[in-house]
Amino acid sequence: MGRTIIHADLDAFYASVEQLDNPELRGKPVVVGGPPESRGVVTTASYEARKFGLRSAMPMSRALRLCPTAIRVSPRFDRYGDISRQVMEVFRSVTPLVEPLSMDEAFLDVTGLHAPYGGARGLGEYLKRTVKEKTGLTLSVGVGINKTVAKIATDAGKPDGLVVVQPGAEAAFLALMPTRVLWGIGPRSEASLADSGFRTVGEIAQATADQLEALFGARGRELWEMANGRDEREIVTEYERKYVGAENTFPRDLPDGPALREELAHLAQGVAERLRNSGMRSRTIAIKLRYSNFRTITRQMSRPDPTDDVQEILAAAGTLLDRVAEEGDHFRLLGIHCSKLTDSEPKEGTLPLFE
DNA sequence: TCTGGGGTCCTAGGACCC
DNA sequence: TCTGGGGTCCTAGGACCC
Repeated sequence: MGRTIIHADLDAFYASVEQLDNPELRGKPVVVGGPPESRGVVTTASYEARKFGLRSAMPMSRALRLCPTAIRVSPRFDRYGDISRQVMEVFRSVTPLVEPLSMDEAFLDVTGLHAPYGGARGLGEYLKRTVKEKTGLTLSVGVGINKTVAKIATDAGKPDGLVVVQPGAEAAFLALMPTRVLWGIGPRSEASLADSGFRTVGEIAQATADQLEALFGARGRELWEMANGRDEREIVTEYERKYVGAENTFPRDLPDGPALREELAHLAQGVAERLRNSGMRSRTIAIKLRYSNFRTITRQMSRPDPTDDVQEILAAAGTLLDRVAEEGDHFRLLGIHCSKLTDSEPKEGTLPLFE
């Protein structure tokens, strides 16, 4: 059964919101992210800033050196969250089958729904127009027979794009794209694929599934399917959170001592609060440490019973830190992560053993 | 040039049980 | 004296996504 999947993504979301809220920023290179002196990185660069080579995840110090006229703004996540909710509402006004991927991005399954809009393209135009009217932001939209094709279509049209890949046109659409466009192919996998002679999606598609499997295991076969424009993944509207974490990179490296322990307590406080707010408890507590030389380690311990208590989380994290911290070590990052999550409400029909 | 913070998923080795 | 095989849980690290 043929599906129609839409992928929609707001253009340079955080930076666009800042330009929307502050007219003085419009038409100028804007970067959202932490200050360079606190080792901030670029979270989002406006399209004007991208002309200078500024990109997400770039160290802010480097970004401002590349583009000294860029205006840096600290992120305002609450504001982005408000707008995100408005945009997701627009999506849900079309179909309940909406899968948000992040604040600015979602998949929609619109199979059989687009006729009243004058087809898939008409529906894409409707979404773009409605989001623009309600929020003032531009949306890029991709349409295809599955998630892989729809997402790559969105990226191909950015910014303010609308790309519809007709059923049957997948192979031609994907053939010349670099392997990097496929979901799950980052710098490492791209290099490793290139080592095996695969530089474009078309080159993967033309190999055999067995070849890919021999080189990259089960992942290789999936890759081959995606490269051939096949992807059966459904839209997932609800999912269980598996992990709650908080971490902080310090403006300057810290040795183990009162300041680091205070930071640990602060992180425990934040994580415990978020666990309680989402009605979850955790059975596995982990710490993450990054040394001055950027080497990163994690240490975790599991408890017999789940907890959302600050003191218990802090005690576990403190024990883990005691075990690894050595005289002379300096750390640039510290984090606490909680996993093995369960609902804190007892299941209906079960009674507490003791009262 | 000097590298964020929130996550997800996968792999691999070892302990332990039957 | 030598040593199976399946299953599950735990731990550590790493790639990747936005």
